[in-house]
Amino acid sequence: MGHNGRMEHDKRDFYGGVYALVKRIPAGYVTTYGQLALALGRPRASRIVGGAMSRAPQGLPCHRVVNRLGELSPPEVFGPGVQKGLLMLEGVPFLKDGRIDLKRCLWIPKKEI
DNA sequence: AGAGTGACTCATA
DNA sequence: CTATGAGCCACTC
Repeated sequence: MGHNGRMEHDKRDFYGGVYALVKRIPAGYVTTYGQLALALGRPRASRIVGGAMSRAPQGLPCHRVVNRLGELSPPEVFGPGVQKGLLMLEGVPFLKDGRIDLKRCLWIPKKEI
């Protein structure tokens, strides 16, 4: 198991923990960088979660991770309008100002250890 | 090995 | 309400 490359399921790897949680976010819900960090026992590592997202393997629902104000990622990340389009297709509620209505769709990951 | 990085968050103005 | 500054810390190279 021990190798020099990246491991998908190494619990000592914070990024790996982030990816495992992101996989569980249900369609129609979103979570925040801070909530993921908190669930992994690193309440001040929200910025690190952002780093994990920017290097995430394909196939993860990274568009369901937003900041604590319900604001989406910069347009260059998914392409202009792409993230919002995906979330709207999944039924995520938006406010008039374009932010996500987190009161109605925030998914809080179960705390890990 | 260690300085640099950043899809964040919080405090402050 | 918006804007800006500082702290944060796992990962990258």
